[in-house]
Amino acid sequence: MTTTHGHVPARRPRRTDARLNRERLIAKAQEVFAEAGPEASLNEVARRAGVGPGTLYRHFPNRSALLTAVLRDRIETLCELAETLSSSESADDALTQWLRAFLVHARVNQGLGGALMVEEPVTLGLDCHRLILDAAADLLAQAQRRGTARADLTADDLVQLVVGIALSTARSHDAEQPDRLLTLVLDATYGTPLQNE
Amino acid sequence: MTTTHGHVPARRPRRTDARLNRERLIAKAQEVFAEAGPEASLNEVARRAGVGPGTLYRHFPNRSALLTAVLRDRIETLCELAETLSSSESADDALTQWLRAFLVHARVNQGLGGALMVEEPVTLGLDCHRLILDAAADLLAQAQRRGTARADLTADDLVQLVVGIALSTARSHDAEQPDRLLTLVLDATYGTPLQNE
DNA sequence: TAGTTAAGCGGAGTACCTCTCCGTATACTA
DNA sequence: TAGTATACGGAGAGGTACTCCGCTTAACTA
Repeated sequence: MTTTHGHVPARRPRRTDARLNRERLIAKAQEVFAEAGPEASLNEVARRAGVGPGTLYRHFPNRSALLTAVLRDRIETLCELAETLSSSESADDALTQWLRAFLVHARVNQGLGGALMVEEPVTLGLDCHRLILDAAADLLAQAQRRGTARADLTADDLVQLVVGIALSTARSHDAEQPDRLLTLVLDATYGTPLQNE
Repeated sequence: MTTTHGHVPARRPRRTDARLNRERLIAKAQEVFAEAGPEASLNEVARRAGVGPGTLYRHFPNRSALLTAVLRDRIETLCELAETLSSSESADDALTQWLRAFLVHARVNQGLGGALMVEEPVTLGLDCHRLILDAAADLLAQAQRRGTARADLTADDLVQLVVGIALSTARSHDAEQPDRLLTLVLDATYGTPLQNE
């Protein structure tokens, strides 16, 4: 088959102009999403990156793919944070800290992260959704074994609740509200039915 | 000054065809929103109602107005429910029951109600948003005075949290999840650190 | 009942969107 | 340097929101 030496495909490396365009697209997408929210015009992204719409859609077949790319770094950071925290002293604190970080992430760019968590499972369900859920599950399990988190409580529910906070406060004027709401959720996470203390 | 007798405007009553069209539009809008969610095409609504887009937009100047009209009955019912409940035995139960009813409302038609609560304050902020908030404030205040609801806790926060549940679970496959999440929030609303029981 | 009038209607029109297709240009390889 | 796979750009199809304005018609009036 053409230029392949072994029987492993070993495709040509990506052309540098393609790589550059891809990077520019992601950078401009971040800008545009920050200004106009997750429903922003993809044409506008292409325009600002100085490429045609066709180029944008070849690199990112749909909106979700672009959103994912924009958030990729942040998601990886979040997963690393989960790993770091998972070996910390207090399992409860680890979960708490991570959920706070996740809320910040989900609220970035007018709820872009939150929007992605809701849309993606429908569109192209996996990847970041799975990564986030696994990280949460790990920390929650620890907080249930070694900490004081309620046993009835799934990672999915917890994440969904935080995503909800991100979405409903995406356009809120009260900058403190997201944190207050998360604190409330955390109060429910620990405590209620356990009467030790 | 044409046909006015007194100096109060006293405009002609609305033409019956206009009234009928309005009703048909609302009915069809409910249908369409149920099928396609709150982002559904308004052109489609007009088409199904058998009117031109111009007619739709004269009756409802923007999407929000149409959403509000569709949910109007439900909102009024919700406010009446709040009034009824507010004179019930247990203030805690009253709040709980009302929040459950509100969650159902907010989830109707793929999160239409929830979407409205987030969009509306930006677009045309008042009316149903205000009504809901007042109802919630009343019940919460009672639950704080006569019941066991935490004193630090505003109606706005509580409502926002429930709206968040509605939004994030709008496309969830798990039909029980919304209720589970609300239960969690209620656990935080009453009691956490109270060790009676 | 016929005439007058303004309320209301419809749909063409503008400007935007998403996403596809394909002829052209170009970076890499040999 | 030549050949080629890769990537580009933008026209175009089909959708959306929303506006404008000439025509229709319900409702009042005499």
